[in-house]
Amino acid sequence: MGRAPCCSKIGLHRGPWCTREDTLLLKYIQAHGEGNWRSLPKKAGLLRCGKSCRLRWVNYLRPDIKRGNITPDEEDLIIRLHSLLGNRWSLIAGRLPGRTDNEIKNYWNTHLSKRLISQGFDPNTHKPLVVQQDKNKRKTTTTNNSDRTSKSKLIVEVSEKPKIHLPKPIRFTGTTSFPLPRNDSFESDQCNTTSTALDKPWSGFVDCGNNDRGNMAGFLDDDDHDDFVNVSDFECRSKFLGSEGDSCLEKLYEEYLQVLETNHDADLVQVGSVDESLLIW
DNA sequence: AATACAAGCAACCGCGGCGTC
DNA sequence: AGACGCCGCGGTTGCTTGTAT
Repeated sequence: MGRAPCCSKIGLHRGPWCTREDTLLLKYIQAHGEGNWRSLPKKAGLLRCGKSCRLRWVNYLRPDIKRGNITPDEEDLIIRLHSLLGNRWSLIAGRLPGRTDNEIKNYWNTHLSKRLISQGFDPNTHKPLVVQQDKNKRKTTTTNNSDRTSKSKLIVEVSEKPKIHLPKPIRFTGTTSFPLPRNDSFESDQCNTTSTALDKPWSGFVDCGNNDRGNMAGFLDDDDHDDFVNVSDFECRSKFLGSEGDSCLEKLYEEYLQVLETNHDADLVQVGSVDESLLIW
């Protein structure tokens, strides 16, 4: 299947967006809605490729984007979701209202993965790192940033694991009710987590305390979901990726939504006011 | 104050999935 | 069935800002 370039790149602007470009894009989308990214730049009077416009909108201009630091509760949720979903940032972002996949990905790479490593956990598997004595079997890894600069001081040892070829991740389509559309905003960052995932990052969704907390991170505590207890990452992912896993996770997510519903009203007031104060236009 | 280094983040790139013809 | 076009995703890059020397 051939893949045409997204657009002719001759004469198109690249790099950082200026205020004027932002305004043009914003006004066009406000008037016509998003979509048709290929033709949008021309119609909006922008010398950008459609991809660039989409990215700018999704990651910066969208009105429902929550600005400001990632809260500890959001961190907690990101870690737990990552333990379950892996690097599927868009799926993770779909569960953090107002946060973009890019933001979460960056935050993970710059903060959370390093923190997990410093606490002795493999950020990929969320399991404790194993220090092996045999140097021949040892593999040193660095963080992404460090790889780029080769100046890392964060060198860790990870256990050599047999390669497991996971089934390809499933991209959810509109026919699946599980994922929230990006624009779905249930306006809740108010989970009152009492123990962070960093305490036991390998535990994924399992060791979340009791449901009485009524927090987001604990929404998988239900006994129905013991499938995820003490299973390897591979098993966990396989369950998720398989048809059985889909329905299971869908069920879990419904419970999650119910939890959010309980805090919905209060959240709307608080988050709404914050968002309003942070709007730049 | 100047320079070097590190960290953070916005943006780009290429790939793959899906819909249409 | 295959070609094509569009869209969205994850990985990566490189610029900007902050901090240390």
